[in-house]
Amino acid sequence: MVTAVTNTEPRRRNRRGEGGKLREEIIAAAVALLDEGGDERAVTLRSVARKAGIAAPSIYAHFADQPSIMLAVVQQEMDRLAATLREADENAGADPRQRLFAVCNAYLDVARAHPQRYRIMFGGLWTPSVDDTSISDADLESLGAEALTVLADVLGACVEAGIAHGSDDLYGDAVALWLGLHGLAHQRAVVRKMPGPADVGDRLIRALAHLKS
Amino acid sequence: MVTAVTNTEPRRRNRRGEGGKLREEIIAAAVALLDEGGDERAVTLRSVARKAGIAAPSIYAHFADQPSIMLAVVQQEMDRLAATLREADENAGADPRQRLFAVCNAYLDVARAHPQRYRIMFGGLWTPSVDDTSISDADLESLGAEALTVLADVLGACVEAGIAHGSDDLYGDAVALWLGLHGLAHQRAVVRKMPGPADVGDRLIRALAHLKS
DNA sequence: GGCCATAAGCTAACGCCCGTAAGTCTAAGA
DNA sequence: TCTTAGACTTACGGGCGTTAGCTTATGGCC
Repeated sequence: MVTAVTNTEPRRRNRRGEGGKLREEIIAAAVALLDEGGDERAVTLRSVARKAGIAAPSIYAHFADQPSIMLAVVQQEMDRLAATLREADENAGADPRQRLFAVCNAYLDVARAHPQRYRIMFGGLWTPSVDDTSISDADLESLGAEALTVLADVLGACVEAGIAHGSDDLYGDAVALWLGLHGLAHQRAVVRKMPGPADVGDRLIRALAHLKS
Repeated sequence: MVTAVTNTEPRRRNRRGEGGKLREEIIAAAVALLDEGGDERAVTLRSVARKAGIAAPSIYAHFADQPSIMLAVVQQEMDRLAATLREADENAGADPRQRLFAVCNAYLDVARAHPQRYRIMFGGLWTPSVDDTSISDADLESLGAEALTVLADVLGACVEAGIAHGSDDLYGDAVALWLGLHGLAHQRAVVRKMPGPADVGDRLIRALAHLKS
């Protein structure tokens, strides 16, 4: 893979007061490196700088260190994920069952569309380095919460509509459903060829949502 | 963390014909590095050599490169996993329900006991490097098969005993069950604090095995 | 229109660790 | 005693994160 940046024009410096734009460009560069198929080790401080067309030390004006870049990427992608799920929910109409499948399949689609991004969102190698940096535990714990809420909502709707067996703990059921989706999404993101039937996603959803059908 | 090896005696050279023993020592050193809590990036060719008390180039007599060491670790741990699951099954008595929970909980326990090992077994960063090395695709695809068989067996026993709703595709159901367990195990291996209730494992098992209870 | 303070970003360099190649030593055992 | 398996030493080149200090374009102001 050729990493060569064919920037004839090296890069236009941002205007005064717009220096913050570089922050977004850095994040975009990191995401681009992930999407190019390399794993997260390809996202070094220097490689990000090269991709963004800037000098490596220029990153320090916007990020304390490399793990901080990763955190920013993860936060952005988590927001995108939650937004995608909400959108899928809203476009699915009123039928709870269709809403459930729409949201769950949207989750799986997000993971499939950008495996490397998904990988670092849930269990990237940057998390251990948190000890050494200024990333707080609170930053991490709040990360998946929003997406989980969407899942809990549609699950609740299914129970309320009587198409799923409810339990005493809806949130716990939502977590279980999410873990199932995550297991599938992660394995797909990591492995060339998945074992098992093609409809394993639907099986997981039906079983973990306790659908009565 | 002090990585210092307090080897006063540097290391006794293996006897003639026993040079292969070093291979196992290298694997053990790699596993030890993982268990020390660092992530897999701590397992470099040089760090493994230090841990094993040998010079770095001495590894080349036994492994083509660093990913090959990782593959050997993964293969060993996969074998251990399958053996553990089989043992749990055999010690669980005849009741299919108890066998199911014994095997599934054994799986989760293995992951919890050695999170970093689990992490590289399913989705470690060494897999992409496979392109560059002599590791074949067949090596990778056969990896989890044995453990999955145990799972399919106990699931089949549950269906046969009438305590679980069977489907047309037992293998597919086993994969789905495994994916659920994997989602939980992986997330636990990766994150400091899991969301959700403590019995989320049991919920997953009951739902994905389609237990009638 | 020209000045100049400063935001925005650069160059150079340090030290570290890595993978790996080339050649060398040394003790086991026939 | 001598062969050779089982290691070791040395060294090269490269990427990394990070620090220190420098350059340059921008845009308000006279």
